[in-house]
Formats: sequence, structure tokens, C-alpha cells
Amino acid sequence: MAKRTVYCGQVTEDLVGQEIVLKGWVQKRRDLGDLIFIDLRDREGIVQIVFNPKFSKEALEIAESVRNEYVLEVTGTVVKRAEGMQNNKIATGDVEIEAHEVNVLNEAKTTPFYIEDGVSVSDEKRMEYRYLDLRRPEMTKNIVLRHNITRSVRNFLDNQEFIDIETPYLTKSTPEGARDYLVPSRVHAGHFYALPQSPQLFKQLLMGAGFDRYYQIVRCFRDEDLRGDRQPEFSQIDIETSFLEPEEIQDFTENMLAKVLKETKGIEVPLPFPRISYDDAMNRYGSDKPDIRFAMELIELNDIVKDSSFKVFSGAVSNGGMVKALNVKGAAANYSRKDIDALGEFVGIYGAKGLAWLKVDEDGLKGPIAKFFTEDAEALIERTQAEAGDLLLFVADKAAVVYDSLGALRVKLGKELDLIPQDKFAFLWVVDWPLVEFDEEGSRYTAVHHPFTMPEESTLEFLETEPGKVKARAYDIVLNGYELGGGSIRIHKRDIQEKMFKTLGFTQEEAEEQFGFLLNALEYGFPPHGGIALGLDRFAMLLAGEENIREVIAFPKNGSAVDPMAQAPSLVSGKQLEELSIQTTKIESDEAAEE
RNA sequence: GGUCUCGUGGUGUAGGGGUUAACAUGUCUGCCUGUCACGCAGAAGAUCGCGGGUUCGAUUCCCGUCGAGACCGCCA
Repeated sequence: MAKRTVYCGQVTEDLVGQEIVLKGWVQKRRDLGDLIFIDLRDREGIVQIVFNPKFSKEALEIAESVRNEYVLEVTGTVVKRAEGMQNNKIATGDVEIEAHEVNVLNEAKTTPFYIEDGVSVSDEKRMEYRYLDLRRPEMTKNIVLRHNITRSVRNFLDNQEFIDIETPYLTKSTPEGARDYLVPSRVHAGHFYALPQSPQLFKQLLMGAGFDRYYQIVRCFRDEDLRGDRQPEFSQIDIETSFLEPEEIQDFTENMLAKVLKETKGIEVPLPFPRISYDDAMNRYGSDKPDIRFAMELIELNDIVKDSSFKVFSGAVSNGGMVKALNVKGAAANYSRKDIDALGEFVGIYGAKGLAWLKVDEDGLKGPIAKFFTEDAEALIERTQAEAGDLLLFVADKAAVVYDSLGALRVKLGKELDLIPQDKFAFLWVVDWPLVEFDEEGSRYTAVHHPFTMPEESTLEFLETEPGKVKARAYDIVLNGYELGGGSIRIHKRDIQEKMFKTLGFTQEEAEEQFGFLLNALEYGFPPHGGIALGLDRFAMLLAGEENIREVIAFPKNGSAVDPMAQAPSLVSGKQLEELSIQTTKIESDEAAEE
């Protein structure tokens, strides 16, 4: 076999007159009889090959038998295309290759779908034939972009004295938080490893070991239901440092992110990124990960409506809930009563019992509840800055429902009304988080981030008495409405860590059993430390302009956590299970044994 | 776990109680020396996801089931 001299997509006018060797896949064959064109594709792009009896009769004969996705080795001369014959749709469109020789390296069956960008084929088919899907230029591009991102990240961190250290994948199950993927131990019957939800404890222990600045681009595993931005295994850029304040960690993180955008997309993002407190984020956007590419903030109305004759509003306030509004500027005409009903159904998903609305015209407020607003109408108009043509939407409920429903509605309206600039990358730090929140269902406190987050010194006194008041030294980084990552200063003193576990409802024995090794370590000169973890898949997704992280993962799982190509998960034989001392139903093991 | 939507030639869709199951594209054969969404002529290709029910008759209606997708819950 001849050696490839150049990628198809990199044949340029500089090579005109030269004999080159290409290896690639047949994108398309156009047979005009005694003249055949083949578009040859490799990972870098496409170039046109010309087969003409003038160049080689033999090659032409082979070209006649060639079909899409055959793998070819082509030897030929680069020629400049004649005036008017250029194809400006491909990068190599000013040249073509006159084929002297062609070898079929492999044949191909007709593929289930044509290999091109923007194919209309189900995700299921794409994933079943992922190796074909990845041949599509837009997918190849996404995977390469992902590589460029990790390269850029590594370069940045390497230059800042960070050390890349691997942490175990077979580790210990911690029933707190997300469900673990369990791995049975053959050697220790009935015992299980867990795949890490994150290397959190190990990276902290590396700080205890003195490594000072650690990073790892690491796979994490969570056995929870999937979403467009959630896969059971995903990658994070995991970072931990000793002796740094939150501001210092945020500072290098945003420098890193800005550098990645510059290097991979040529985009300059202004530094520093804006900061917003958790409380402000919730109050203004109804979300702890607000998309600040557009305004339309939530408007607080409690003080105006607390005595309203509209009982839905005044009642919500007197019950300890709240009333908030969105002013959808100039949208009154866009939304019919039926459309608004649909919006009402939408907020119902988030538990809102209804969506009240008013339209504003030159004479004031219009709509079924307008009659309730008399003397307070002016205050309402002033607070919402309502003008003729605006649509006001209200939710009155307990705080969580108001935030969730209006926060989601805001984003939905932003998309529907095309208020979101698509080419913008809007980073945002969300800071001043609560340390814990009360879980009604379990009637106990759970950590908002994780149990190792350092409480804010000034609120530490409430940890055992009123945990809800304690602030965390935590920070999330948000990009375009997606939680890109989260970090914090961690607890480095045993007594505080023990109090934290106690607040979260651990008995001393449970804390010792699950986290004893951490508690012990904290007693041996553990440095103050903190870090951050960034979701690589989401970051790549956003930079690629995709809406699903599958588009930037080479071999992802589908919505049911299944790999339709490899057909994982699968049944295993009874023998395998027996070796692992796992009891199972007879049916399962029998079925597997038959295969 | 819940709600909603969708399963029809290889692929993507249309259709609808009785049909020769339609369209596009792809595939195959023939012709074609400047195509690049090549063109022209012809051909093949579908147990309408699976099971049950209603009906004289179901791909169509109903129930179940399996699969897929979106969202809620969940994701310390």
C-alpha cells in the first residue's frame, strides 16, 4: 500500500501539479459514462476525484464498480479546476484529482442512512450505527472540538503548575446523593465497589497529601434518569487547590474558560464574569442557573398585592407564599387567550395552580382579573414598568413553585419570542449559596452542594441550631442557563466536618463508617483547600451549539441509559453471577444461558 | 415513578374501518465526457412495532405490551 501524502480535506492549490496519495471513503459517485466523479471523504473533508480514460482506463473501470462508503486508495495528480468549474461549497473546490490509480481497500454495504450533515434520521438509528454517524462532518467536527477544548484546558492548567493525578474508579458507595453504579466484588462475596459520582474525596485527600494543585479530566457515574444534558457517565474537569480563596479559584477558572473560548472558537469573552448571589438569582430569574443572555426578570409584587381584593394574590402572600410577574414586553398581541391557556398549562407542570394575566393598552389594564386592580393598578403598572402592548403574567404560590414555574416560563418565552442571541456566551458566577436545605419528604436537611462544603464563618454559629441560615463558601459557574460547574472551599477541620454530618442527620457511627478515612485525614495537618468541577460534556455541547450532550460524546447512551449499538446493558450468564455471589431470578439467568 | 407525543418500503414522511398502502430519497439495471442535490429510462423493495379486543372486515378504533423522544420527579 502506498503511503498517504495528504488528507482529502487538505488538498490545496499549493499542491497543483503534484502526484498525491489519498485514502478515504466514497461520499458520492457521479457516473457520466466514460467520465466518473467521486467525492472522497476523510476526517478533514472532501475532495473531488476525476476518472477519465485519458488518465487511466483501469482506474475508470474500478470506479464504475465503486459504491458509497467504499474505502479507496487513490493516486493522482492535483489539478486546478477550469474557470467556472469550481465548487465553492467545499474547501477543496478549486482543485480536483486526476486519478491514475485506485485500489479498493474495502467494500461497504448500503448504509442505513446517507452520510451527510443534517440527515433526517432518528437518534435511535444514529446511535445504533454510531460509527457511521460519526463519519458525518458535523459529528467529526464536534468530537474534534471536544479534543481542542481538553487540550486547551490541559495546556492552561499545566502552565499553572497543576498536576494531573488519576483517582480510582472502583471505590466506596456513599448512599447520600445520586444513586451509585455498583460493581460486585468477586473476591469479597456480597461486597460492592461503587463507581464514583465524582472524585470529590480523593481530590481533597490529595490536598491533604500536599499536591497543592490537582486536576483531572475524569469520568463520573450517576445512576439517575437521563436528560438532554445528563448521561449516566459523563466527564468533568476536576480541579482542587490548597490555600486559595474562592475569588482566586474563580479568577483562574474564568481565565481558563475565556482562554478555551478564544482558542477553540476565536471568541473573546469579557472578564471578570459577572457575579450574582443565589438569592438574587432566584428572585430575579427564578433559577439558580439563570440565562442572562436576555432580560425579562421576575418582578416582586408581594407588597402591592398583599391586600388585593383578588384573593388568589392576597391569599398567597398571607399564606407565606409570594406573587411574582413577568412583563413580556410588547407581546400582548402575540398571545391569544388560547395561547395564554397553553402557558398556564405549562406552568402547571411546575406545580402552579394557574397563570393570571393582564394585557396593557393605552387605557390601562385589560383582562379577566383587571377588575380587581383599582387603586393599586398604578402601583402595579409602575412596578412592572408596563406600557401599552405588554403582557403581564403572574404566578401566586409558595416560593418554590413561583420560582420554578416563572423561571421556566421566562426561558420558554425567551425562546419563543426569539429574545436569546444565539451567538452569545454569557457566563455567570452564582455565589452566596445556602449550605443546606430542608427536604420536606425526608424531613431532614440535605446539603445543597455536598457535605464537605465549608460554611461561611459569619454564619457558622447557626450550623447546629438553624442550619437553614448558614451560608456556604460555594460558587457555581453558569453558561447560557446551564450549570457548567460548581465548586467550594471545603471543610478542613474535623470538628466542623463532624458538625456538618450531624446536621445532615448522620449518626456518629454512620459518619465514621462512611467517611472515617476523611475525618481521620483531617487530623493530620490538612491544609485549607477548595476547588471546582466543570462539566466537560455540557461545555463542549454549548461551544458546539448543540442541545444534547450526546452530540459531543462519541458513544453515548440513549434516554433509557442503553447503548443501542453495543446493546448494553445485557444479561449475563448464571455462571458469571454465581462467581460474583449474586442471587438472581431463575428466569434471567436461564435466558442469558441460552444465548 | 409520573405526564405527554411518536412507531407505515433501507431512510424520512403522508394517509386512513374495505386502497393496487402514497411521496421523497436511497438501492439495482441500462444510457450518458464536466458532474458536484448530475441527468434520462426502467425495476425491485412494506407481514403499517408486537399481542389481544370491537367489527362481516383493523395498518386505521379500543386495551395491553415493547421501543423511542420531550418534560416533571430524581440528579448530596
